Amino acid sequence: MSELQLPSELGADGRPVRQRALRAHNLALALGLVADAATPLSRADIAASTGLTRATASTLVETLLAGGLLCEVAPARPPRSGRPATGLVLAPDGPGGLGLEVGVDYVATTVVDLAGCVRHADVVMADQRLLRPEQALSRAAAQAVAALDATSVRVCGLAVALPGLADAGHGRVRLAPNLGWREVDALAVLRREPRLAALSMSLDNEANYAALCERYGAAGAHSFVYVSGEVGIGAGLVLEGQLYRGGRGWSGEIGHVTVDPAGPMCTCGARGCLEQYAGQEAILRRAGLDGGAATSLGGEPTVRRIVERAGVGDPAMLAALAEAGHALGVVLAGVVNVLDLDTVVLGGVYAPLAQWVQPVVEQELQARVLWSTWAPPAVRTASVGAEAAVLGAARSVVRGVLADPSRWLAERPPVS
Amino acid sequence: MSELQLPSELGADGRPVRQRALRAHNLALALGLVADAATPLSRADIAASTGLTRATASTLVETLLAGGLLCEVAPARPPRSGRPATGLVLAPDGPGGLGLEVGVDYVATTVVDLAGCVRHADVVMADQRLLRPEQALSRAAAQAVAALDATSVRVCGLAVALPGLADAGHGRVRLAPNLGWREVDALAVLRREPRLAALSMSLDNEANYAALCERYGAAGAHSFVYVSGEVGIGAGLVLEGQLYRGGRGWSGEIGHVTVDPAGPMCTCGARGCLEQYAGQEAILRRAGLDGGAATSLGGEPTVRRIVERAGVGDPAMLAALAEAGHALGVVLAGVVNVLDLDTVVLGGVYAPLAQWVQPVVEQELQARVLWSTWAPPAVRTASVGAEAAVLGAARSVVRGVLADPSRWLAERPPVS
DNA sequence: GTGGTTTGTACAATCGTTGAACTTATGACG
DNA sequence: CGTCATAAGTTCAACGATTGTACAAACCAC
Repeated sequence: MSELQLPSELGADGRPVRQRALRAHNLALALGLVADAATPLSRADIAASTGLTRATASTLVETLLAGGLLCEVAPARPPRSGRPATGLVLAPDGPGGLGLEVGVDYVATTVVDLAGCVRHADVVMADQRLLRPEQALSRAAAQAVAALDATSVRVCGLAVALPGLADAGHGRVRLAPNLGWREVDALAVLRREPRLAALSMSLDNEANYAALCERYGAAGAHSFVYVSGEVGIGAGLVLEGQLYRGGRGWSGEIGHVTVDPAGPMCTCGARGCLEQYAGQEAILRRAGLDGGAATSLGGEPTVRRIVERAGVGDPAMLAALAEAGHALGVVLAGVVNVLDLDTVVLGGVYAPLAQWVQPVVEQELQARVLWSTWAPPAVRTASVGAEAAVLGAARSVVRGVLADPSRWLAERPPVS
Repeated sequence: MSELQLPSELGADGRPVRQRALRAHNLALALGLVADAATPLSRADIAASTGLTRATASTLVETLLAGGLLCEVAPARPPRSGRPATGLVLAPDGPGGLGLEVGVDYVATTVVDLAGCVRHADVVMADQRLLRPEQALSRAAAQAVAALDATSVRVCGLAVALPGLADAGHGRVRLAPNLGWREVDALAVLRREPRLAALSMSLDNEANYAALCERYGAAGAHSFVYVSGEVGIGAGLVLEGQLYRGGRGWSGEIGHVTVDPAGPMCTCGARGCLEQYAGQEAILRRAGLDGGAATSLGGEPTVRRIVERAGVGDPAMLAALAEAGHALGVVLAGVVNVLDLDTVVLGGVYAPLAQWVQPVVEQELQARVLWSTWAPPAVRTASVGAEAAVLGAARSVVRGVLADPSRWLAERPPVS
């Protein structure tokens, strides 16, 4: 079964379906099978898996080969008898993706090839809050160009991850409190860099890309919530295998879900938000330490401070972590009850803190999820660390090509 | 734009698309346009709206006419010049749907025709908790057969709404605490009635069908949560125009979302669940009255008692309602923050209580939804009353036919 | 070698949509 | 009252995509 989302043209209501769309769908289907397979597939494998005829599978593969998305390799299975198969894998020199993450105190880039393998990655530490949005973005653009030059991958698109509410459709940042941004047309600034202007661009919340990264990795989880604690707390929702962005792309704002309506005041103006219990700075504060500037990638001073204190058994820190886990558990139980999720993934800073946080979260889910007695939700630690968002962003670009190869083939001439 | 969900075969990952699916999609597209139009459409209108050629629109309409789903009527627009159009509407004698709702103290049936118009409806009051599940279901089956006999509508399917966790795929009720049911194979019992056995059957949570009912009515709302307070509190989620059931069909259990982790004990074993603040019996209890057996359709004694007390300005009752609204608002703000919803619909018992509850809910959303200052979520009262679930169930049957007419046409010979 | 087996390709047939006629039915106008 | 303009609906050859069948290719086993 393909884990890919197929061309939207087919499922889209209100639009007619022409034969072209039919081909687009089946191209994506064949390509997706190859992408998700662990070993090279043959044309016959594709035909068998999809139910298409070998003849059709052949013509589809022909198109994908000509378009430079697939290439032939040695077959996977040692041939028992009969004509040996020709192996098909994603083209290593096929279109790649560039991920760019603007964090609170770092800018990260990652380049992946069509198979999703990292071909370049770097992180530049610098507090973005000290810069005006346009300054920050033009420096980020320069870093992105450097990433393009650092690999031989022909990058076809750029995906930008940010800690804030992103208007994915228009490429604008509506509100990024931790960056101090408000109504920033991020993609427009990036497009000023000519090397980037040619790329297709998208923009989304950091937690959404991190959730996608988790999604691409684990084939099992179908519906889950990925909790991304960085400076704020966000979440990415994957429902039935697909990222759910919400009507305006603002889904997953669990940082401001209420834990206790009479709890402490939050920066957002409400009382008892999750961030006031389980945010990095809140944990420090509750453990009796001052917050300071929280950072999350590279040096990770804040998390390291927490881990150090917890590691030596500081009772105040252990209590703060238990409180954080309790609050997280209460909120996540609500999310699970509302969305019928089977899995919760702890990412961001909660991954290194999982040792202390996860058991409390599990206990709270056990107590509060309605079906926990006969179908308990699983709690997992994220499989990718702090670089999940950039990596997910980069991979989302190539997933876009894989999900609708015909669109990509139409733009690029078959000569390649 | 069609508001219908198109055949799943097309959007389904992992399956190839044949030309048959293409036709299925376009049939649904054409039929959906006619279904959603306020006035009769012509073949040319369909062609213009969809982008298909008039030739194709004609053949599609031909098939739908032959299948008895459409019929020709006088055209809508007074012809200015040129050959007048032939009007097309949904066939009044086309396949209809039967909705069956087993409530805590009533059983309701509704028959709708292809256009969704109610052609028969009745409610029998009787406390289902006093019956064994099989007794209750076989009486319900008899009532359903009576509904079939009461109209000339040729019913093609049955949808059953229940207050509990339903396993929609297998037609089983996993848990219905308010009915006292556990692991009941409801559809199997209903199928014992020969008149019903021929029908296609589906089963779902009462709140989900009520949400669908709201969805069918209001064309505007794209993503919303429908709060269905009956004896328990459930919710139906409509995301991007489609009901979201969750992986196992258990979504929307907001009754057991935490309002205050240190709040009163709930029957589910956890503390501070929404039901302990905003459930009918909780409201009575908090207003200093005893709970008693709550009922919700027909006589509506519990709600009526609440409305009476509130109407005369009983301070204890007003305080209890404010508390209920507060708790609802806290939970709904969380749902809105997590799912990026633009609308909250108050249904079930909250519709008659909206006068007291809605302002508090709005206030709480204003305070707690992250983007409330620039994109405040709307709070609406449900447009349909207590019968929303049965009606939604009945309509879901015909919506199924409209969404995939080719499947229905394949089953029924074109002679009709 | 020869037979068996599986892979990949070739070709006519089928199905659904397209585009461009063409026919049909009406109102406007003289 | 007849002619023209206009729009609706139908017919038909063509195109594009898939299917099924047949066939060539490539390899193993004996």
